[in-house]
Amino acid sequence: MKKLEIALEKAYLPQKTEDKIYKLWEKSGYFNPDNLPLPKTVKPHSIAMPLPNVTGELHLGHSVTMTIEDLLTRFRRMQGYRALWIPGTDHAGIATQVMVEKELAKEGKTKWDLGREKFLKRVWKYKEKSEKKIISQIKQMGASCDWSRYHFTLDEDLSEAVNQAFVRLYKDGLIYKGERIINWCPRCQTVLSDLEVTYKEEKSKLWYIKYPLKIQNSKIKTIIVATTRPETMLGDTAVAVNPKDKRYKKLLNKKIVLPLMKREIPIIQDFRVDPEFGTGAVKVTPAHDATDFEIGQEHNLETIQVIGKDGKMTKEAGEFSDLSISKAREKIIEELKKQGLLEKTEDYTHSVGHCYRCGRTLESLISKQWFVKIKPLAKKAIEAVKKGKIKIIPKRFEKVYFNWMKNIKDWCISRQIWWGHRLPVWYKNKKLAVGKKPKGKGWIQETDTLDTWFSSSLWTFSTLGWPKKTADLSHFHPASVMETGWDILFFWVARMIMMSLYLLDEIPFKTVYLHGLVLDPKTGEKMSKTKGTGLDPLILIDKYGTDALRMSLVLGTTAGQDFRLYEEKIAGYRNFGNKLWNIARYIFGTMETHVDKSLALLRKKPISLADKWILSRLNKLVVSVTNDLEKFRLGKAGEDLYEFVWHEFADWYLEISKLQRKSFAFYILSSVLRLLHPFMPFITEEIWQKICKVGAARTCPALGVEPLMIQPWPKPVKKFIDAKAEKEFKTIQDIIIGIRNARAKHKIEPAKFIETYAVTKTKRKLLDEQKEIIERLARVKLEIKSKKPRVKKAITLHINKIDIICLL
RNA sequence: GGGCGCUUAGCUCAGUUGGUUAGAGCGUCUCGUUUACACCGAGGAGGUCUGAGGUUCGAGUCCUCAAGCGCCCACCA
Repeated sequence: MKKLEIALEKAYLPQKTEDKIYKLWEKSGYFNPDNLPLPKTVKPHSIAMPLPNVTGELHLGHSVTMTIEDLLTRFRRMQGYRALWIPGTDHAGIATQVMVEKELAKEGKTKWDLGREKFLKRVWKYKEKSEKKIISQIKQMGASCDWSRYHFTLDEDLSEAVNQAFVRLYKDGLIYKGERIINWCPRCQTVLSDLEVTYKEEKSKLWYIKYPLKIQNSKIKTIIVATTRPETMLGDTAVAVNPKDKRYKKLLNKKIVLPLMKREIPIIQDFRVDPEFGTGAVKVTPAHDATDFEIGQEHNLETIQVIGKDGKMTKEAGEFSDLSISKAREKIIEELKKQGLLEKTEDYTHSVGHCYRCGRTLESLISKQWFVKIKPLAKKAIEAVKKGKIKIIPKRFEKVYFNWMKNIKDWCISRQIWWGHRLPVWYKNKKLAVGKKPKGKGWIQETDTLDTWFSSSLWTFSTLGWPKKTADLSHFHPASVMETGWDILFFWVARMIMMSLYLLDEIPFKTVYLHGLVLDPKTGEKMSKTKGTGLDPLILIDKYGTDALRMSLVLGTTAGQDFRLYEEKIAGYRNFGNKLWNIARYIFGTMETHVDKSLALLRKKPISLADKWILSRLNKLVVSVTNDLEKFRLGKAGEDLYEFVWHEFADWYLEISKLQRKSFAFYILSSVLRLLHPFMPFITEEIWQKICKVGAARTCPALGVEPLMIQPWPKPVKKFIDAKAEKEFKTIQDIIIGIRNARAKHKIEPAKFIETYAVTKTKRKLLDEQKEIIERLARVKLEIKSKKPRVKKAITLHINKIDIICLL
């Protein structure tokens, strides 16, 4: 018997393997579908990578994304599709700018010290460094994406796409500049869209303030309003009550003298006022509250801005100007108390908006900004999902999607930051031009940049060359799958759908797969760098290997469902990798050499029951894994593979194979390697490469010597699916376990157990079958006696587990 | 205020369209160093599937109600 001469380390060492393997893949060129050995007519399968921020370190959220998308890409590639996965990074406007500003702060500088141009140079430098890092980290995850198609959102071609999109929207009247109440971050010095506001519950107070009437009578001297923001009272221009509220009927059209400011303001009626809340009378501050702004518009109220963009009180605040908001609040309360105008104070919890990038409390103020009129875009986007052109997995998120789309409000797309796509808008005196810089002198470009998510929303087609009509665009658009965490369904997915439908009149992708978020194992909270929760994928990779991490992120999880990730789980899959490694090690060390011989055995008779069983199990597995992957039941597919490899292939079949002259172990292994490859690309490829090296694979023309990553996905052989053999084998497993227990616990000899086995079981259906097996077992006993001594030793030690089956 | 999710073994979680005796990993207990693997092998214990009602021949799965926990959305003065 010729043995395979492949020496493997006793344990699989991912640290020594992964980097080498990734380089091998890159060298092969197969990440680029154009290099795949496929006819041009083959169906494409494409997927767009959710853009990691160019500033970011790889975190577990990225790991999940990379794992799932790589899994899908590798699966489709092996199935013979032109699989394209486009990588990219996002300039992440505010986030990046914040990072660089922090760096500057350490040097005691601000961006204003540098000025726009120098600051941007500095950000680009920062970007280059971070970009390299994040790319290498993505590679560490094993991502088989096409780096030749890599894009950065500020690349020239993508910027061109952004401009084109802007111009089209503007010309169609869907982009406008308007004055609105917006969310302002005093730290980042920019406006934020509604989506970029994170609300947090905060304990605060509800202050009841007396507003004196101008003309007081003996009964009524004041009207009391309740507020959480007493400092905004300086900008009040009315007090409003609900029209149905009878309590205030008499006071209508009366004037109030606003305390501290001594300004006369009216009492008005508005349906937006909730008579149940507070006193039923509301102070109206059109400059600092969205509802108040609306009320102000309808009642032609004056708008007085008392809080500035710097987060301090403005000149309008009179004696309180230049104070910080909290200081002003303190002073105002004090003053009101002095004047006897503070009725009472109650504890109150309400949610306060914070900047999603820097965490600072936001201010509502009036500002002129650019908006996208979104309703018309949303209408089409709703239809696309409703008609099933786009499918969202899990389905329940479709409801969330519809709900958001129906209530969508205009999208504020301008930002007062420097890092980003500058709006293609030009000013000269009072003239305005949109698009390219007009000829002639004196045109100045808008200083605002676009919301980072504006460029992301074009991603699926801008990376394929749009607005040019490229081959890639016609080939790969729409993408097959969009995969991302559910947390950016609105930020990104919804907007891509709207933009693609509007600009291309085509859906951007057919399926949206939303994965759950990884939670901190201890607290069960969302991972947060600032809180120090969650695990660091880079450390985990170093410790357990990428394959183990990938498995832990897919197995035992479901679409859309958040999960805690424990280190022990990853260790478990590290062990599984090692198991697979040792399966290969064992096979290489003991089996007859060539795959083709193993395959040839399939035609020879007789093959043992164990052989029939494992072949049946394998072929069923091929069917179910393929089906599960196609239906996005990724966890299920992985779990079945794990179960098969460890508890059927290794625990039973390989044990049995030790006593069989011929075995299909090699054949099973080569199938398993391919099935597992999308889940554990590194270790499977490494084992495959070892096989190739000794030429074992070369002897099989069907397999060739190409890397495992483009080996054909296994196809089920229906004639090997053998329900009878499986049933029979299961019965024997059952008997063997019974024999063991009988010996260990009740000291019953195997022969005696076999005799009584059928009686102890109550299921009648199995009886005939069992009888037959038992008869055969009796014969087996004789054969065992005549075995070679070497085998006998094994038999004794394994308490008859193996031999019975292989001889049947 | 509207919506969603979760509750299954000690822990973390699977459980497609309702269908044999509800699964896995880790942990735990017993035994074991044998031609791969102690990152191992063999075996065991452990669940009235949150509660109550309903539909059904049959419910972890479908319906109604309730409880606890978590999340999302909203112009919560």
